[in-house]
Amino acid sequence: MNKVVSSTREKIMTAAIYLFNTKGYHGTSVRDISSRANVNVANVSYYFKGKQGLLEECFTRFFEPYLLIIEKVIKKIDEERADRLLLEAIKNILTFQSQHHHLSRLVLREITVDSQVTREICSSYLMKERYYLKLFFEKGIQQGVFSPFPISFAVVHLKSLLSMPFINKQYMEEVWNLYPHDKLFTDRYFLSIQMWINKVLLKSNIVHQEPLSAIVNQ
Amino acid sequence: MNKVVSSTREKIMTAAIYLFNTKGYHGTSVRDISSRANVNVANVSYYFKGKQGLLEECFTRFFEPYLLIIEKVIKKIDEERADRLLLEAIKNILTFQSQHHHLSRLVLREITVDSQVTREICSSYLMKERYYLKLFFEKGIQQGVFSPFPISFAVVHLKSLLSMPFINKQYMEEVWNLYPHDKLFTDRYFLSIQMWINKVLLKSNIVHQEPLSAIVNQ
Amino acid sequence: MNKVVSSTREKIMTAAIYLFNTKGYHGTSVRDISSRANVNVANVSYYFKGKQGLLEECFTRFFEPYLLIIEKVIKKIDEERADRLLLEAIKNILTFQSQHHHLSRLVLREITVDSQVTREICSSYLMKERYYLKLFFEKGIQQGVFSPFPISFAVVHLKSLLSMPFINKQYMEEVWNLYPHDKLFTDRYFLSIQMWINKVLLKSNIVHQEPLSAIVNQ
Amino acid sequence: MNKVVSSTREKIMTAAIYLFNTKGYHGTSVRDISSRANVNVANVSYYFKGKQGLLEECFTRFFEPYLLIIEKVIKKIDEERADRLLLEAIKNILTFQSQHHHLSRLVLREITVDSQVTREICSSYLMKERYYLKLFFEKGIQQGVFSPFPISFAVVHLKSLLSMPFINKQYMEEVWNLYPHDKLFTDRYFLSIQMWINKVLLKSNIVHQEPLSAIVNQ
DNA sequence: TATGAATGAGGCTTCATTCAT
DNA sequence: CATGAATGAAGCCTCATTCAT
Repeated sequence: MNKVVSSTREKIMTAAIYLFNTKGYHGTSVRDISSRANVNVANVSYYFKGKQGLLEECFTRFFEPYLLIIEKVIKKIDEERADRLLLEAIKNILTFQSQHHHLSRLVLREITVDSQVTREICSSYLMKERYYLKLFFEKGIQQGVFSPFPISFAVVHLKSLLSMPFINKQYMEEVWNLYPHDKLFTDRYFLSIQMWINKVLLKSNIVHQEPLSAIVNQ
Repeated sequence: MNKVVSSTREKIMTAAIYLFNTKGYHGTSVRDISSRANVNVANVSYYFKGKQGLLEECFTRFFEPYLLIIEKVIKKIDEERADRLLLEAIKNILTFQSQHHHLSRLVLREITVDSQVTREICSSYLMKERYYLKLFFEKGIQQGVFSPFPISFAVVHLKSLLSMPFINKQYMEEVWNLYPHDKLFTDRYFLSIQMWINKVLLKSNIVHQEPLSAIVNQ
Repeated sequence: MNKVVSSTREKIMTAAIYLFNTKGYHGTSVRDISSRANVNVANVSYYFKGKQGLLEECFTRFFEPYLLIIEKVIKKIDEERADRLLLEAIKNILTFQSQHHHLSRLVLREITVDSQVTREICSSYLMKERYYLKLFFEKGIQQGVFSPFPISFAVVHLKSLLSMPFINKQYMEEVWNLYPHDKLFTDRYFLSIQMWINKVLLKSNIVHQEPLSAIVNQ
Repeated sequence: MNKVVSSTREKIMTAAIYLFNTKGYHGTSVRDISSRANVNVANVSYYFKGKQGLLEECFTRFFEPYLLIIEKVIKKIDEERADRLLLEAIKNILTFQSQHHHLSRLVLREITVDSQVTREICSSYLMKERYYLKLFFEKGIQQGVFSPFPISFAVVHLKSLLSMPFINKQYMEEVWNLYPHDKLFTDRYFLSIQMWINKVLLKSNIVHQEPLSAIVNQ
């Protein structure tokens, strides 16, 4: 087992993800991280070449699997109906973000600031995402599954829904008692998104898969 | 005129809003602010009792007018149809946020971190907002205008849509060439939200006010 | 008097010159300096924009007066005999270096390392010096005062003599009991240089001004 | 062959000499050295008992052969004319320093700082050197070869000439396009020193061995 | 009301070294 | 012999704030 070998590195990463998520990147000090990880401060620079390296790895750890989910679905675009694939991707993204809600919150928040790091690392990921999603909706429209909604607005709308509960986790919990890290929540939230897809995105002649009532019984 | 009197204070505030919006609260130093405002550093403490005071005023400057918009609409809830009032509120919020996009971005981002300040100041605003919105949707359901969608999910969905373009301004501009600070954008974006309301929130026997085509001509 | 105003800055500079001279630039820490100057550490960055700023000011404080001495002499080159002017310059340089022996030692040592700072700041000074000295010896040869010694070697030889006792102050004191900061030493050392000039540089038909015996009585 | 056995040790030494020469002792880190030597960091402590051990070995590697050159000449003092022996020593020192210009520059610079290490290690070497050189000049004066120049000043002058081009290698190259590591330079530089000896040190009735013209053809 | 000097705390990073492997 | 992990100390610098003016 290399568990022991990599443990320090991983302990730092875990602490960093938690603290960046909680207090923000700039609001977290390297000492905070190292002391939470029960590890010497110098190890942060040793393993990650500095605090910024930690953030960069956070981005990677989020976007790499995130894009993989989308890519997996894109590959099947010529074989299956776009709306079904879209729902599959959404389900997987919600599950991923729910299981890595600390990571998700921190990344979704940090990509929001105008820093060189953010721009350099994230822009390539986001451009890739844009490419995939655009392709995806175009295929769906070609297939006659989606109504000709402007793609940019559809994507923006979709991304709003996917990120909001996670970036605003504190709000969700304290104001609405909804727990984004809980499977119960994501299941119901999935249905809520599905309804938006059915009612707004899908052409009216496409069968609506799930009845409204499914998420009503709060 | 108190223009001269208050000018230093206002110059600081403007600089702070811009920099918090751009680099985040913790990523901005008091010296950044004072030098951007062409003002002595000590004035920040003098006028705002420290850096934190600046952030607190930012929250106030955002939430005070924001809640006013909602309150104004709430007062008319017994006289007018809920969906029309909702659209009115959305329109006004979008306009407000568009006109104060720096302030909006910074507030929407900072309420995302778990700090004592944020919690103490914002939670009361957000609880108020929750109260109003809940009341609002309940009335709408009573009126038979809204279908019995779970209110929490409706609010979350609505808030996603209202905040996403502003908190992710950089993404909107660089990836989709959409400019949230531009009236052209908010007008089209308003229609996009309206469609969601019509198709998802409204009972099906309620007349859809705007045809899909309105926002299609991208 | 602005003595009080500038005292902190000057106290730092004095401490820095002493310590750089003693332990070398890299061997001296900012805390060493600030504590020797009885001043808060942060003031170093406040007044000099960092440790490197201190070194840069050291270079300036050395080279500015040093070149002034040479320039003053150069201006008289068309009116007076080159050898007399050369002796005047040497006398003044020795006096200056003797009175600022800490500064001189540190500068003469630090220009010896290959750092970007050193190169950028000093090279312009040294090129100026080269220009003046070359001009100077050319004129002297034209005047028929200097024999046609290769100028580069003459300059190198001269600079050796001018800098050696100061950069090797410790050696001078401990090995030879010669005290470069003492006027008695520089006076005798001046005669020693003069002899080299008379015997080696001057054409043999030029009268030797000082007899050998002058520096013999050690 | 012990080539493999000692290769790590030697690789470290070579890297250290180069880096100390370039960036100074304190300006060089152990990691700089180990990475330039393509060797693990811990080996530095293993082979040299720490960074300081490296410097100490540098001093040894310089002074040991340096003093040997002088000793070799001293042994012949009763058999041959002092001026000829002096020239022999100078020639050999220049050659040695030219062939080990990295080592020479670093040592000549580091003996310039007031550190305990420097003092302890170098002072004995320098005292030995003083002893030899003093003896040497005394014999020369006895022999009636040298004029009664004060010995301390003669030694200082000589040492200036011997060290200056090497400690100021960068200056020599960039300002005067003279290359102290090149045999062409040392040959000409030797003549330049010889002229100083002939004209200044030697009694006038001693024959001047080399005419001025020898180094004129730059 | 406005300023520049000054400060102590804390920021991140690098250092030389040690140690188990 | 050689290695990579790990460490505590120290490096330099920036921070938000205060204070006398």
